[in-house]
Amino acid sequence: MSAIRVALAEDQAMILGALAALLETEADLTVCARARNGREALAAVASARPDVLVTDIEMPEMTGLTLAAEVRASHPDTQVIILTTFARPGYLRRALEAGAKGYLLKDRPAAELAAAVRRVRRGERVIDPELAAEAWASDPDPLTERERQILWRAGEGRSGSEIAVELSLSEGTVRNYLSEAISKLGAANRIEAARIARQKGWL
Amino acid sequence: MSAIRVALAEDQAMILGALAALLETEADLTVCARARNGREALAAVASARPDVLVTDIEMPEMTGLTLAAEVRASHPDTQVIILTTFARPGYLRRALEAGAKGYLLKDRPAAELAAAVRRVRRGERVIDPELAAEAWASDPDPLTERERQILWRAGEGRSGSEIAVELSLSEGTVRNYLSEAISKLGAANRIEAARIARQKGWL
DNA sequence: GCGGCGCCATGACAACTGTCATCCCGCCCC
DNA sequence: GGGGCGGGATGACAGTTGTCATGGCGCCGC
Repeated sequence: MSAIRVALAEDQAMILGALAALLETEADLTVCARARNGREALAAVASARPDVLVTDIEMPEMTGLTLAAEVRASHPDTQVIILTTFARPGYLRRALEAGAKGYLLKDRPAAELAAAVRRVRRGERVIDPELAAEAWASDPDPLTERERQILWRAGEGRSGSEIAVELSLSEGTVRNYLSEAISKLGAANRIEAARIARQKGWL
Repeated sequence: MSAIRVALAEDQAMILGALAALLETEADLTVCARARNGREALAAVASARPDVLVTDIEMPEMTGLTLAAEVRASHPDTQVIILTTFARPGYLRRALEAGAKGYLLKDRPAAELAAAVRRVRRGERVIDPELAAEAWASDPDPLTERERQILWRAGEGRSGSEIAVELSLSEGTVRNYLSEAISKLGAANRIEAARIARQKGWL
């Protein structure tokens, strides 16, 4: 029986090395490639042809979500597992749409990573159980595109008038959208609204 | 020659396990305790008496910075290494003030962790070289403790009056502190001020 | 073809926020 | 013992923000 070949993509070098060490402790797994950003990872997948790619989401050059879509398109034999800090239903949905077979949180016990690799290799899907439940129960993104644009800028500290200029709107309109977003999110003000939206993965 | 005993504190279980696997690959190191928050870590240090404690900063219950100070006070034989994502001069300064002997970024190659543990064990200091240079050049934290408390709450989206009640101050006083903080940070409003302070590691 | 929805706008009002001047207290340091 | 500094406060003023009512435009679906 030959070992399962795993590629790893993670932007923090020390975490990358540590995850590799973790996987190498399993006799039936071997880390055949490592990458520190999405572009590197795509190249690594092309040359090393791993059975499974384990990737972070937030990376320079190319996010793990885009990477997952690219890998599915050009190397369908490589299964993708997203490994991330973020328990955001929005991310999970986008990951599944991008063809990822696994979505695991860095919060979970270390043993689950190897287990997930084996299961995905067998063709199963592995979704973090808590997150899967939450994603089903959780409300979909209530924000319109405009509201998102404006709320994001407000969350960065820009004032109503600055946002108005930036988006070629009137100040009043900006206030209207913010007011709408605040009430949709049940927040008390723009700052809290931005915080909530960020946390839910809607920004 | 007996192995160097290391305790690990990190809130993300998978990273905790991975770092442990990484350290265990070194023949002269052994992980004698693991903790997922500051309080657990303090208890673990008390019972396991490690030579070195490697800890994250942002953890529930007690931050790594507070933890470092507590360990120095109650277990001076245990050396502390801060291992974090954040290249913030403010964090570094506070870490050193808290008695940490090492400050390492998760960005660095995995091999540096074991090297740092050995050096700290020998009584040396290990500071991330890039960060050390930057810290020297960078401006010191201009915020007073009150300003920090208030700005932090404002950054969470709380209103002036809520903050006033929470800290038993008058609304006007809260506004005064915020105004001071905003001008010290060269921001246009409380939101931007909070963003800047966070980014610099002053919050 | 009408209703609903996203998008954009105006105007008005109340509430919140940012600034400034000016004050009191206590502490530490020279 | 006077000055500086952090903490705390008041009052006044202008500017920003949040809410509401109301209207117009275009697109989609029934």
